[in-house]
Amino acid sequence: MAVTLKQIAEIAGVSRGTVDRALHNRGRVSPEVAERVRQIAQELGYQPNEVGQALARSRRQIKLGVVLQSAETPTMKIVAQGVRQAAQTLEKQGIEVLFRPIESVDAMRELECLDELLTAGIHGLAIAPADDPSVCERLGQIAERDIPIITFNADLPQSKRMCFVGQDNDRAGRTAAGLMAMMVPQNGTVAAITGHLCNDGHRARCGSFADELSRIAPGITLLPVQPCSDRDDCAYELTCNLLREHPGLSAIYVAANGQHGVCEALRAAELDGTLRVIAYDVTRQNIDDLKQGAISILIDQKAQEQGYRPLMLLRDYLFSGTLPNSEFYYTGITLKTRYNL
Amino acid sequence: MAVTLKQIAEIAGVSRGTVDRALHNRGRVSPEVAERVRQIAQELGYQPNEVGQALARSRRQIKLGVVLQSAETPTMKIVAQGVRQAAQTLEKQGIEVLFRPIESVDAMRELECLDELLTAGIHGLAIAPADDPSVCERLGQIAERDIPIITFNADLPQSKRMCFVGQDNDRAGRTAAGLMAMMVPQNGTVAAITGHLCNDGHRARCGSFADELSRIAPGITLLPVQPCSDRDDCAYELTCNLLREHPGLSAIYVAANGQHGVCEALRAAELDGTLRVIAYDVTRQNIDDLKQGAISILIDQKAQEQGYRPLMLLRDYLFSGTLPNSEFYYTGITLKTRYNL
DNA sequence: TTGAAAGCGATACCAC
DNA sequence: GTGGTATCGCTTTCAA
Repeated sequence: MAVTLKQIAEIAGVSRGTVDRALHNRGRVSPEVAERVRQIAQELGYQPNEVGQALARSRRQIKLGVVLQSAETPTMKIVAQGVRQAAQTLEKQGIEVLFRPIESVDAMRELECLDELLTAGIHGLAIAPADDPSVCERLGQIAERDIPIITFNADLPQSKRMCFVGQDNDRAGRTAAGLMAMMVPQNGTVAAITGHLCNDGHRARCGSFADELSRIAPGITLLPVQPCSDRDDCAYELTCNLLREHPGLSAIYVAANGQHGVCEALRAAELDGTLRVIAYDVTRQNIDDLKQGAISILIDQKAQEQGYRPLMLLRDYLFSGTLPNSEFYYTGITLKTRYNL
Repeated sequence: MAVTLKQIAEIAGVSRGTVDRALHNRGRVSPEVAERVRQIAQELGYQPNEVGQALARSRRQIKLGVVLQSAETPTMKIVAQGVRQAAQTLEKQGIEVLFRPIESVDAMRELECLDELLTAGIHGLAIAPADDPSVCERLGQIAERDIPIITFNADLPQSKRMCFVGQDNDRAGRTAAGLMAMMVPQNGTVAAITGHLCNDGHRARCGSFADELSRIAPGITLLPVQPCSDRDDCAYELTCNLLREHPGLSAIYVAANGQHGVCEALRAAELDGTLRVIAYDVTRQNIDDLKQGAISILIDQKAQEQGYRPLMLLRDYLFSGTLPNSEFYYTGITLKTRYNL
């Protein structure tokens, strides 16, 4: 069995409480004793037993708040599942999770929720925020109060958050470009449809895609990126126009929502399965379109983990003072075809 | 806070010990009391606190054995990492893991290890076994002794093991075929190189690949599968011959080891990056070849999880009597390009 | 500055 | 059949 606090205490000739305080720098230990205890712990290779820790801490009632915007969208529903799963795990560890899903993008509503959570006395906050200065500012104020904040799914770099959990959109875009280059003839033509030109994430996915594609496959023609406002009907129109104006089109890159509109347009033209489509996120609808062959490859952002991880990171920070390794905690980029869903 | 044993005990007017026995069917409880306790637990939605359980169980000193063949190969080294990671986690829960890595495929040595572990008094066994009747038979005997066995990485369906943890080779092969069909022109030619024609896993990966490819892309010509004995030098020769005899070759599917030999042959012919190569497993060497562009896509079998999961399943079975959901626990099929490693 | 002791939730052993 | 109690490893009062 591994080394325990008790053993160290016996060897050092002090009590377990003292060892605990010494090893965790809780103060109220004379420097000499602290040093000796640390020395012994070091030699014995003491590793705190996480199970014991968790059990003991389960008395200390701590609360975490979660705010999630656009909760009605397919991807965010998956993110929310991750939040709930984390909440369940944490509840067993004596941590209460206050979850506030918000419909659509609504900065006002977010501010309200933040106030509620603060009043409820949360010790940490995870938020998938709207890109709005008022939210950013409020988060700054909360951080000043020594309440750790983690943004997820969407970032707010200016907000003094501890870290961001989400996809590396730049890499995701490059990954898409790499796949395109493998699937499309060296002199082919590719179209790109995005959600909003002003959305940071969407821009990153398109910019890096274009950049990488021109670098590794200069022979391929990339048509100008067109925004569809994340709407299927708009994406449908855009796709119809593309097919008309570029009969030799080889593939379409869909950087945000609107995928299904693209698929429908391809079906109408009986080109589904012939034209390659790369899109994002493993949602119900996308799975269907993937299975039916309209989408070739999905790039997944591990939405569930985006909901799960922030809460775990907050716990680790509040319990052990462990900071995330980096300011950016990127969830992996996974590729799905109809065969490996 | 969640419901605890103590609360149930108070409501039922019995002791915690009794509640514990009733809920876990440990016997020594009158049927009426047991029923009443279960009723209350049900109503309150009692969920045992896993942390508490883990701590309490950490006294019961239980031992798990792990045998791993071909431990010197790159993939198995990763599997071994998973084993060690699991061992570390389990040690904190009071479970001792006896790990026996074995070089190459050696049924005799495996039998020896099994005897050692049995003598040491293991309560459960995880094994990546040689496909050998003597091993299979011995496992049968061990299973008779009520020691649960889980095979991983390679299966031995006849051995009375509780379940198998590993890749679904059939699906993996079809996944490869799906990717091939996207990357190769509809009238292209594809070669397939495997390890051993008699190896179950290799056969499955090739058979399903051929099957699926002919189904979804009947225009593609698949050359006869050639075995390279998992050797790079042999794969090199085979590839050189292929390139000579089939100048129009579009892609090579490498179902087992020998990938690097293929890559070297392509480099020699200055065709790396032009011909598509689909291969298996994220190993050091494969990562290099992927980054350099010789390999287009790697199909990964989550080797680490294959080492990790069996031990966790054994723990769950021994502690809670939880059986794996299915006889087959397939680790996911993940796709890696140079962009999403 | 230190130690003793009371938990956290579940389990297991030993009396009765 | 049952209840009482010690215990797992750690944290956290509360006294001293």
